[in-house]
Amino acid sequence: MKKRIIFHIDVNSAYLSWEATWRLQHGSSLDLRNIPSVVGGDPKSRHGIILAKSIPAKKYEIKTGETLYSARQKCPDLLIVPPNYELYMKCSNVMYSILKEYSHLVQRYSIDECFVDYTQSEDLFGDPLKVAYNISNRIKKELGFTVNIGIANNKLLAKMASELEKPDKIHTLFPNEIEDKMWKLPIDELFMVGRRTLPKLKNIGINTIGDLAKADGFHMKSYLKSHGFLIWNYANGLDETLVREEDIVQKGIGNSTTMHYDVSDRREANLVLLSLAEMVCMRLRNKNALAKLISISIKNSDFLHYSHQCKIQSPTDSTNVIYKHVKKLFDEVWKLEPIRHLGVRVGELCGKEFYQTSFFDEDLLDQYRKIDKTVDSIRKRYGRESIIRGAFLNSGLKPIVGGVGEEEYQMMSSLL
DNA sequence: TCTGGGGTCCTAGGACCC
DNA sequence: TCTGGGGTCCTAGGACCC
Repeated sequence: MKKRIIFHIDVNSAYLSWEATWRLQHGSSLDLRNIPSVVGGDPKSRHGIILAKSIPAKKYEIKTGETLYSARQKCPDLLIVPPNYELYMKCSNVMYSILKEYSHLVQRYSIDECFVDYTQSEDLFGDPLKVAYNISNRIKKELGFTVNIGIANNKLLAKMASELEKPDKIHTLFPNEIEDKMWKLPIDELFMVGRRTLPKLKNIGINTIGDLAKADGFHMKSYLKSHGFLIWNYANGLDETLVREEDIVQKGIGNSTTMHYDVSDRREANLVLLSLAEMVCMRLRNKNALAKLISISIKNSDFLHYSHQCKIQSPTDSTNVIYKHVKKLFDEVWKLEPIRHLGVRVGELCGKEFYQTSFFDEDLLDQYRKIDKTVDSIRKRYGRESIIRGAFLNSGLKPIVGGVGEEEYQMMSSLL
């Protein structure tokens, strides 16, 4: 069988590069990429973390996910710009459309990462390395930002290759290069080795990817269960997963929010849950799907996190029905403490062909369906907040919270 | 005025059934 | 008076990714 050729394309400091590019194209003379700068949220509304950093900012040991407060301690002159997700979605889309010219098999792994299966395209476009340079140059010239491209025989190695040296680089990671290029890397640079697994591996003397590769696979499996076996395979460059196109079924839809202040009042918490449920249900209906599982999550002011879920008899997409369950779930677990963060999620999605009537209240459900449909179409035409629930008037709360932009494409559909 | 949001997958323990 | 074990479903929580 023919060896597969897989590309992994990764935008360098994505949010920051896109922000920099946009600003340059709109008359700014300052390139954010050349100074210590970050894209970050607003601490006033308690969203103050780093979402992306420039390479000069990285030199101050500023890390993605850390607080702006701590970043400013490290670098007082740090330039902070707010995120603009709509712009990022657009940038992601144009890059995707360029990649689609080179293969029909392109998988969007996240907003700034794609896998391309180049195997069938080789006869048409030729040498993978040359084509990768061609893609990289086109993105730079036509779109204004740089990418890293990894080339290998499977997705895992392509992804590892694209992480090797940044920015604006192309690397291969073929089987004969694994030892040289990958095994000497520290173990936490391996995909799927995170902060909890790192100490467990260090405990048994595994410090590099090579150490793990040479360890015993069965031992790893008994030590860390299926995850141990997975990362042992990864360390050895083994991965058979396929580059998948867009039609992957999504498993769940959720939205959550950190409130500007801690909420201790049940009525207020209910309103926030309603605004989240509104968004989740709109997305659900937009997908033409029904949900069987409903869950809520709470993070209190001590950052303690807990959740509660229930399964319902007949799958639904009704905002009213889902919100009723959400309220009940909340009352069942809330410990009357101040709440920092609330989330609503639905899962066990199915298509409408599986819809079963529930005997009770069929008339009421039908009414709900008509209302949802009308509200959705008004919002689609006149904007999200053109029609809102009366309860939000003068509440000081946003009537709809969350969302993932216009196009809902699948991301992170599985491990790889 | 320090700590986001959106996902997927796995596991442990309890309930329940035969 | 002894106290099985396999299977499935459900739930909560945790690990990982970007």
